[in-house]
Amino acid sequence: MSYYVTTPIYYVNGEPHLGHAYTTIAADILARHMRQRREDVFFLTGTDEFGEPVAQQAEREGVTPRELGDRLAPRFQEMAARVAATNDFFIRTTDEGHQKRVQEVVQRVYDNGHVYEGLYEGWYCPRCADFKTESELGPNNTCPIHGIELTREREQNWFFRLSEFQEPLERLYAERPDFVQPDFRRNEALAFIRQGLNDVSLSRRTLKWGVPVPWDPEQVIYVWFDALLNYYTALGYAGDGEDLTDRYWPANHIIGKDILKFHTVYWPAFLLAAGVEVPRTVYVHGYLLMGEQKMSKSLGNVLDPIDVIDRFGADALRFYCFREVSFGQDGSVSAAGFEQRYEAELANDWGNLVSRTLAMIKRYREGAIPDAEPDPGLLEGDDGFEGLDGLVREQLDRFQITAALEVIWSRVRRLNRYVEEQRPWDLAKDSSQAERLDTVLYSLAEGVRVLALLLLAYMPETSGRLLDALAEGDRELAAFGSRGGGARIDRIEPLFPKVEAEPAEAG
RNA sequence: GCCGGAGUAGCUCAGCUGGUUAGAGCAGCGGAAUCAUAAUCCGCGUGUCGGGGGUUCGAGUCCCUCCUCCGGCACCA
Repeated sequence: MSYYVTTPIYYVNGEPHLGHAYTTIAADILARHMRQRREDVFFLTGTDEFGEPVAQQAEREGVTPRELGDRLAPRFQEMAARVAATNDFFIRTTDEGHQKRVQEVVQRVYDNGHVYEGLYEGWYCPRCADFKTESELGPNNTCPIHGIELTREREQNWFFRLSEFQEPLERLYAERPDFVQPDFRRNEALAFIRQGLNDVSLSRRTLKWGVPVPWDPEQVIYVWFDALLNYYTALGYAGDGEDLTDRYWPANHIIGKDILKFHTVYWPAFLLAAGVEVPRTVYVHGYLLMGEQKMSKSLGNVLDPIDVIDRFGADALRFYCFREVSFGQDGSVSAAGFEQRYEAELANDWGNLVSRTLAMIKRYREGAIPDAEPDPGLLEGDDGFEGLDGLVREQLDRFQITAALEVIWSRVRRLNRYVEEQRPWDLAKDSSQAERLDTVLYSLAEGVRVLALLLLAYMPETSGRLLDALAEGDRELAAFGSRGGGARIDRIEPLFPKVEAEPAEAG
């Protein structure tokens, strides 16, 4: 099976921030997990570089739009690398290959009869050289940026017959209940479709910064249509000469709620018009909020991803984002919340469980995992290890990144409880209990191994280091008890060392 | 206004198609233990499950109504 996962492409009118990192990490967790399941994975991210806002931002900075993109696209690539994302390709919509294929697809939509020439009428600002939407208008139809009075203008544009797709889209949603997830987002999309769809303009005449309309090079394709197509175009040229489309299409799109309409209405309609298979799933996530209060260092509610990574590592950030906020919902994050979870869960629950497990194996068994049977007691109960990897798979099949992590974490707690219940230090004092101690130590090592494999998608660096220390060369998900004893344990530095609080800012 | 969602312990939230004394994590209080990054484990909650009404042998769980909050409602990347 192939598994194609995408992030939205990020718009290059500003620097990358936590929101971008969040979506990228989500997609990366899914990609890494599916690779562990031996799926044929392709993970795409990139930048969206055309359109009015980029042109405007470039003008403000006195550079060309191309130069702006050339400066910011690498910033997004760096960010992906910093959060340990394993994207297989990074698309820029200014890529030749992208533009060429966009034109091909748009031409096909045109040839299929879904495009016509029409009048776009709206409020136009001559300074912006752009139309303003009703919601953007200032008082008395003024430009929100320049404050000057707008004029009613008409522009001859190419239109996409979105209205023709209301019924096909409703059918799509009926036949594929999981096309858009979570459910409440699906309902929103469906409600939007049911209230009736108007045609949308497909091109812009006043703007030069875009992909030329193939049959009318005086106009450029409206940025949303070129941007959405990235998911499809990338497969055409990302593969070193090999066209990957048949291998990976259709995709699983991870998006933020702000771009729901484009991905759940325009995008599938446009693909239907082009005769291309629609996506497998569009998963809509929520926002990470920084609290109501104004961001302030002294309030401790700022969460700068780069700062967090510098101090605690990418793994900790990846963990925190999906532990603190249920993926799909909005939720608050903060530096204080981060530090609390880092210490309580990463350092104490998990890091220390690893420490105590390895230390006891070293102390009581000279660093060799005993060859023993897995303790059946650990299989039982709501937080038992029976069928654990299956539970995690099920959750991640449904994009439930937070729920899957909770499933894993309950087993981390379970192992800590197991240590207290079994009291290996007492068993070690009684030579008649040697066999029992073997069982306990083996079961602990095995539990830790299985958890590390499940956590590898979330926290690749520390989990990989731990698996190395356990002499586990395989990276596939494994069932509890599937590996025998005998392996020699390596020394390992604490996975999540305590980090002293950042010194208070002077003043 | 219309549509959708939410309102459960101090905080963040689980509670699927109605059924034993409503749960978890965190915070708080008390205790145990010492393998471990002084890390862990155990015990402790009289919660009007937003208000009111209804259906039912029985309702956070279904219906009605009211209140509060949030989201969506067309071309904003």
